[in-house]
Amino acid sequence: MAEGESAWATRKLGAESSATRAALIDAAEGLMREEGYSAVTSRRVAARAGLKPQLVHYYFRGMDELYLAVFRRGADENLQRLAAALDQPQPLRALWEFIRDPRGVSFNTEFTALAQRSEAVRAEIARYAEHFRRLQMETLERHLAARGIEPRIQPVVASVLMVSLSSVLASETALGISLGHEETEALVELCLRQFEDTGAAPPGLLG
Amino acid sequence: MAEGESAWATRKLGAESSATRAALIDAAEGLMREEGYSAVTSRRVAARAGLKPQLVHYYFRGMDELYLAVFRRGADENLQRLAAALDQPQPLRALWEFIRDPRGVSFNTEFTALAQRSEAVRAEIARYAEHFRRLQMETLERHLAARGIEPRIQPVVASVLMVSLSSVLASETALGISLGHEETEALVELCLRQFEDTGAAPPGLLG
DNA sequence: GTCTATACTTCGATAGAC
DNA sequence: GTCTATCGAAGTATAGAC
Repeated sequence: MAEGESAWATRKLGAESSATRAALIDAAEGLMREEGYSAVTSRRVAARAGLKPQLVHYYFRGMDELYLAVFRRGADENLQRLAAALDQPQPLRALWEFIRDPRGVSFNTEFTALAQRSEAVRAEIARYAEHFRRLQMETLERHLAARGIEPRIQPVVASVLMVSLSSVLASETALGISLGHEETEALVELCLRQFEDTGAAPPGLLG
Repeated sequence: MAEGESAWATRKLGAESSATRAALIDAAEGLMREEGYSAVTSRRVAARAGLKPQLVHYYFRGMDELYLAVFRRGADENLQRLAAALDQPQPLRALWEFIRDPRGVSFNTEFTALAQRSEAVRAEIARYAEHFRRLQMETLERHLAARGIEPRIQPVVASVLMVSLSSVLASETALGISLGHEETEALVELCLRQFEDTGAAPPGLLG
């Protein structure tokens, strides 16, 4: 990634290393978290950063490029934090604690919605998501193989399940919905404990 | 619901039964599905319906009221269709088939994102979501009780699990992500079949 | 390399004509 | 009860000054 942008546009852009540029990304990310992607307009981003609106178009070719910058920075950081978290004695529990973070979930939610408007954002999300899932899957596979455990469900399915649950629990909580959450978290806790002991899972889910 | 709007605003509004009003809701819903909520502006809604932009403000006090109208109509319809689907010999499978529908998922995704901007929308989503979950939960409970089956996991947890999975699978598919989907759907299929036989579930998930 | 002056498009909303 | 004329604010984007 980070392909050069020197070619196609005859228009000049500000330096990638500029502090002003970083301030704009900060402001955009904050607005997106607090009010959703539609609040990320050139005027509001600039106002939050204490800058003039035109600067957004000096540092970014258009709003899409700003969205992408916010996404890449956040996703890269997430990827690093996840890798660190997974590098621990209990990777499945570490994964659960990590993806439970509501900040990460709301980040994903906003960009998923934004993907409906921007093909570039959609493609970038897909790239990162595959990367995330593959990292989780391979970590779990290594963990199981090192202990000679034959898992009852595939690691990639465990990853999909945990991500699904955390994402829905977090976004429902943000909406003020809580019916069934306590019971679901209790079950996850049970599964995690079982996994830590045997690599398997408790009686039954989904029925 | 459907409380009278005759009171607080000194401003007159168009009749709730008007065909023009319905056309505006249709247009808004279509735009929301195809391009996301931020494409639902008074001008674009009107253009899609072949009407003048000002009509939006004649039939709705503001954009929020239009969003709510779209949501209520869609959610009511979903609720009826769900109730019909659940009224079948295999309620869990019927539920899965129902919530797998990508149209319903994208509907939810857009309004969840919109809830970040509109407290009224947020509250309405919460109301309906609790209703949906309660309906699923009670249906499953009745189904199990009628057969004298003691489920290994609570019906409300089954509901949370299925909704979580379907929602993430559908939105990932829309984004172009498929890693792990096939395996996950196979597991769900296995669980459903097991449930249909015994009311229980297969070996293990999440490990 | 950094930022400003400015153009022009689209937004939501109201007052008032039929 | 239904719709139109019109306004001020906010949106993106570019050309050019420092």
